[in-house]
Amino acid sequence: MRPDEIATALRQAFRERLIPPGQALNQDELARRFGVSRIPLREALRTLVGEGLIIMRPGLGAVVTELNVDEVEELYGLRLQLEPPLAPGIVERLGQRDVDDLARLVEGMRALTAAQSEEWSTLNYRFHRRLYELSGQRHAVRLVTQVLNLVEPYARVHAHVLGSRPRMQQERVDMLQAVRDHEAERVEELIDRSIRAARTELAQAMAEISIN
Amino acid sequence: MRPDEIATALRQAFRERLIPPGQALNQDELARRFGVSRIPLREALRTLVGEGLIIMRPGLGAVVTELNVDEVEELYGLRLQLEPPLAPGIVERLGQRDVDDLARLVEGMRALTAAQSEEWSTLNYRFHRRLYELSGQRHAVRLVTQVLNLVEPYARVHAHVLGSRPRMQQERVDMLQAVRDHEAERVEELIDRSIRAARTELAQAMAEISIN
DNA sequence: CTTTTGGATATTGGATCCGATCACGGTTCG
DNA sequence: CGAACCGTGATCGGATCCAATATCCAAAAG
Repeated sequence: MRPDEIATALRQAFRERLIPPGQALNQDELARRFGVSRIPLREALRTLVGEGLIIMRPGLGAVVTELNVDEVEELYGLRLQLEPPLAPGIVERLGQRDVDDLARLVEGMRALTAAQSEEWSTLNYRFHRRLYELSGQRHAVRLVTQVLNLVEPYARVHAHVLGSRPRMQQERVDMLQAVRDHEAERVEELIDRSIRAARTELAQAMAEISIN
Repeated sequence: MRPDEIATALRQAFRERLIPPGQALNQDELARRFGVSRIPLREALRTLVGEGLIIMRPGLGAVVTELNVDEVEELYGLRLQLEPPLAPGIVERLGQRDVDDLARLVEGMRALTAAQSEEWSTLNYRFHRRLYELSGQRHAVRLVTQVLNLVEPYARVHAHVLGSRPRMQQERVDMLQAVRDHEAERVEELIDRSIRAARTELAQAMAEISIN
């Protein structure tokens, strides 16, 4: 496995909370798990440092970035600034193939049972990534992806514990329809509303947890 | 030198065009220059990959990220989305010490001769960094810094060849005054205007060059 | 009983070495 | 004459080895 692939695998593990925020990363253990020496592993870790997903303190090793309520709110603020403006580019450069891919993802999400929360979140993440990449705005997508990767472990518990999945599912259906109709304004509006809803719910949930 | 320090030095070299966009990076040469082996150097490079400053193609080594006109415009669009909203946080958390630091930077810029274009750009960059860090929004600042580092080599030639330095200098003076007065709205407006002005000038300059 | 100090162990960071791959140049064949 | 084909050097990627440092536990001092 090459450093890029290792970084990809680690990003996924972080998003899925298989390696939760705050977790210290043992280089030997991870290297063994990926079947490589520590050199390519450390290079992968350095990439994740650049993306803000972990912090490495000299001599102390790496720790998965932990977020408090304020930081999650900050990141959702960034999502609000970055994601809605992608809408025009998306509907402009859209092809039938792309619509089909997105439709497949939404259908896959709909078909899942209530218990399959993790799978739903994974598809939901991929839906966003796929959608935004259609905008053709490399750098914006890079930044958005960094933000999404950072908040995903927290958004997951949100989608899991709270009963907000039906609403989010409906949001995705509506987004898909608006994209299909090339209605940029509406897509922009739906993305904005979706982020706002998630932000307030997640902030409330985190505040309640920190009280307990 | 540790990987973080090497990455810092390389970022600076990229910004100052000492290592220009498109330049291929020889690991042996750079490792020698920093007085280390290739291991910590490669880790530094991987961090820069995470920040989008270089791209590494397997077996082919690293190349400093090159931008075309569209990408520069995209990045200035991101600046417009990310930087003005930092204003409220800045004026809110501002201390006298911070105002003094910023004032020193602006004064240092004013005192430079017309020929000292590189020095002016360096101070201008540090002014922005310092200003934005006052906002206390870690993640927003991280993203903004990534964008600033990417466009800086292009913004430099812009500030150098075009006669826009007097206007930019005045913009910094005005910003400083607005910050001193804790006028968040005005700071936001000034940041926005400054970015817009730079964007149009730079886009024009790049378009003309590509014609020739 | 708490705190501190010493040492054993685990873990990180870096240098050297080796294999693999790519670029380049000369040669040969169609 | 041009194009494809090797061979050689340069460069990258990774594994192993070694030094430095942090962590943890036990023992001793207050």
